[in-house]
Amino acid sequence: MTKPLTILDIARLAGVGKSTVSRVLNHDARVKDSTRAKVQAVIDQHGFLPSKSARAMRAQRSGVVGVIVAKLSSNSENTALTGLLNTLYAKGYDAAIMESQFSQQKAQAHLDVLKRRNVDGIIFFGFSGCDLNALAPFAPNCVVLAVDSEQYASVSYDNQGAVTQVMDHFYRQGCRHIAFLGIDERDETTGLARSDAYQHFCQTHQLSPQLHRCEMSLHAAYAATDCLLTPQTDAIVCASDTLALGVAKRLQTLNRENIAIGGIGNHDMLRFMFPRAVSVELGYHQAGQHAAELLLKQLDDEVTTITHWTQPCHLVTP
Amino acid sequence: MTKPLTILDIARLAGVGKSTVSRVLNHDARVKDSTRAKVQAVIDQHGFLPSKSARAMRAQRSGVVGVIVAKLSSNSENTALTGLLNTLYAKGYDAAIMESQFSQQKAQAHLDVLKRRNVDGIIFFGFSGCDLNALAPFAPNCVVLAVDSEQYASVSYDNQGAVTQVMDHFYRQGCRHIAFLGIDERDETTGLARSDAYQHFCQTHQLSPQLHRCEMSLHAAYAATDCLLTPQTDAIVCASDTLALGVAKRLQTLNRENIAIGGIGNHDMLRFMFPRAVSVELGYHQAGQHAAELLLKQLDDEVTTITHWTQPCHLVTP
DNA sequence: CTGTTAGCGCATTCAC
DNA sequence: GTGAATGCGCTAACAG
Repeated sequence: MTKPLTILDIARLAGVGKSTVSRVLNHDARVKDSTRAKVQAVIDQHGFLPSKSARAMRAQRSGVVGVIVAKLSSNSENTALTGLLNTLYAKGYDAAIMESQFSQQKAQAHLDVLKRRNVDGIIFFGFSGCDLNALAPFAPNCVVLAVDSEQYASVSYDNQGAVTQVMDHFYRQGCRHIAFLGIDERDETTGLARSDAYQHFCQTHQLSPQLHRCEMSLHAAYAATDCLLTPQTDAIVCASDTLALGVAKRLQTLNRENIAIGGIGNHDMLRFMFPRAVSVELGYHQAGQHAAELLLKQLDDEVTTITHWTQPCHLVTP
Repeated sequence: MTKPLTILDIARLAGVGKSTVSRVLNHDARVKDSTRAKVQAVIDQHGFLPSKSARAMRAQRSGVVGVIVAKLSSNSENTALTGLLNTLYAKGYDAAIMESQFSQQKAQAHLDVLKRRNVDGIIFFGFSGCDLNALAPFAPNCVVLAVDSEQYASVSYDNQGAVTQVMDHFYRQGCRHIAFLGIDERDETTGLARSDAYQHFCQTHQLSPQLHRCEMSLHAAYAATDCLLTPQTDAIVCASDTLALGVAKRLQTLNRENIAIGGIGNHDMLRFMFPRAVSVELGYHQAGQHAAELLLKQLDDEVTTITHWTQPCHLVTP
């Protein structure tokens, strides 16, 4: 490990002053071309890299954005994260990723840490019952994902469109007894918004709703299936692919595989295990990218207008 | 955004010198208790947070470790990552996480970026055909995960033990026609090591091996199942749970659910979809933690001994 | 035990 | 156009 060169070393090597090197580094226009070339040559030759820490200290910015996801193991979240990271890194930012594990307390703890780290901004993946007010110290440099918010820029999924598309698909196929499995309505998006869309569809299409809620887990969905079934049931729409997997498994066990299944999230596993199931692609990857772009725009342009973006979705059929 | 306080502000507020505040911050023993209390009170009262950038600059360390995973969507990797991050953050380090997507080229590009970012160390998740020499510029501050290496500290999984445990389980249950589905043997761990263990078990137990290889995907495993089956087959062991899911699905379709299934990785989905399947818990989470601890130890103690750790595994039965 | 001093590497004045 | 000087917030060496 040879000691890294500093801007001063380069200056001496090039026979100029520190500030000239600094100007070259920062693409300052007022440097004579010949001087610039000379300095740049020395820089390239030694593979000199300006210290990020020193820059950060000088600029009072860390060049790091905090990202709080609920669970890395969640398909939706790690897909969005992938899109998000690419964008961030491309722009020279680092990301500090932490898991809230659906706990407001942990989220708060992480926000405290991130505050201490002096992150330049926050991208927060919302979850049931999260308190967005905790983001206040970072305002307006934060973007929330997967939930709506008036106070912060947000990127959300088209919950209503997703449910409507699946319902419409089944309806066109002739289903008239479409049940719905959702989650707790205190969850405003996956819970409330999606079940509302279901009920609204039923209302406008003269269907009698058959709705049940359970925990967001394979086993819960499996168990809940029985509460949903009637002899006439011809389709079941689920608020997520995880639920759909649980339900489909139960239907398989019950030998009621004639019942159509619809999910939301376009999870590989659902397609593979139950190829006849349909699902909605919510655009996780793009949503992640968009969230990052939004944040960076806020950081750079000092834009203070709060933007809200709803990611378009589309149905995926076998 | 009120301007953050500095150590000097605190010093003035507490009526002491800067260095005393610094000492309190760094838990330096030689500060009178009463003084410490006074300073601490001011710190707490104002919620003062020392600037990480300044510290990093002073210490000539960025406080960031680079983490290169293959795919965030991989269950094994994001589980290990969770363990890893907790450890890292607990010790005050940040992580810069990037995806190689199983491409040496992308990995190299990321390593270059990380080098430029002046990261203090690297944790690298190995994949088939990765070239660990690319890590040389970071030596000895790197740890590789999931692959063996002589040159770097490593944390690897007990590939042989995992296969042996599943084989042994089935053997004790009376199975004598145990087939194995693996992947390309150019993959030294999941591919070669696991199939070798299978063959070795067959040899020592007088079983005739029935081995096939395919891509690491649900569909490939599904299709490959037919190449594996004979009328006598009574169990199929797979090099991973993903493969096991594919195989189990195929067996279900073929109505040969009397054949036992064994996987490696202890994936939730396998347990749920095919409760009768057995799997081996490889200890992803702990391995991640361990890798982080190893790296931090190298960074702190300047230990130069190269450590190799094999994560213990255990069978999980219904 | 505690205050003073001197940089860490860089970007930004301000002179020339 | 360019160099010298200044200070970002913090820690370590040196005095008391």
